[in-house]
Amino acid sequence: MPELPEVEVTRAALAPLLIGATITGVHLRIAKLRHPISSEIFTQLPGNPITALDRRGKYLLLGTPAGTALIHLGMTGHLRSVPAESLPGPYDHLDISLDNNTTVRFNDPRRFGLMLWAGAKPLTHPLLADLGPEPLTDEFSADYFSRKARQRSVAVKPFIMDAKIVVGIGNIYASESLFVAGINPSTPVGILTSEQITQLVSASKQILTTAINHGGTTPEHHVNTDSTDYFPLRLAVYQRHGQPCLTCGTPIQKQQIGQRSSFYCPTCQP
DNA sequence: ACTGGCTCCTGAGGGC
DNA sequence: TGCCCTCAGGAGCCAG
Repeated sequence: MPELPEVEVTRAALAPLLIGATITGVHLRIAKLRHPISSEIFTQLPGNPITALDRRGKYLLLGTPAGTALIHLGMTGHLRSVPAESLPGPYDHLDISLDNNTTVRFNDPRRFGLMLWAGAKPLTHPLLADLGPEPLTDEFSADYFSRKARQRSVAVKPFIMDAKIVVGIGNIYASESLFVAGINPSTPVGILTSEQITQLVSASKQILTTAINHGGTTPEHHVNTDSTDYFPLRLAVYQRHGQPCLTCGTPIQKQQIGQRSSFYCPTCQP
């Protein structure tokens, strides 16, 4: 499940292949994602060079002189470069062909992703306009967090997963950050102390940075250890319910908070 | 302005 | 062995 680190790793891997190449065609197999794929993707992109591949939150922004395409990978989406002659498989919904013998292939079994046209000013698109700061910038600070959390009664976990507060923190990293900060995920965000807020902001940045540096983290990466220098971020609580806490040995608990499974140590996160 | 609930989709995994 | 049921999850959207 791509969270911000996975999206950033995808962006960094594809940017050198894409930027400077010219789009020769867009080939669609399935148009019905979370939203229908915008028609401009087919009418505007072909013939244009790719000038940028940026990221805002978990959105990828494919920039061309004609405008920008927004790509979201949802939960099961992948964006890969494949040789032009590579045949599509199941769930390969869309191909973007380039003039450098490369095809960018969008694959998404559960179709929670999206691909939309955002024109010349993508950051004013409704899906991007109200997004909170990037978590790894100074704008996401304890001071900012405190101002946003004041008077709020919502649990801290859904709060930090709210993209209008801060982008890019999904279910995995929310649970992990709260564990590192020693905060119970159901704590009303408005009653956190300034010290807890400082620790949580710091923990989020640390976890995301570590995940990006190690190429992203999903639970399935735990079995993918064929490289000796590959050090997957060890998940402390996510999907470890019933197993002992790595710090104190107390069984990790699982609880639904805001329609999402949350994992925490009742001893370390009172 | 907030908050909580619903929804899309399909693979995985548990239970019988 | 195999079928069926439930669950998971990003985030927009809606209702209270």
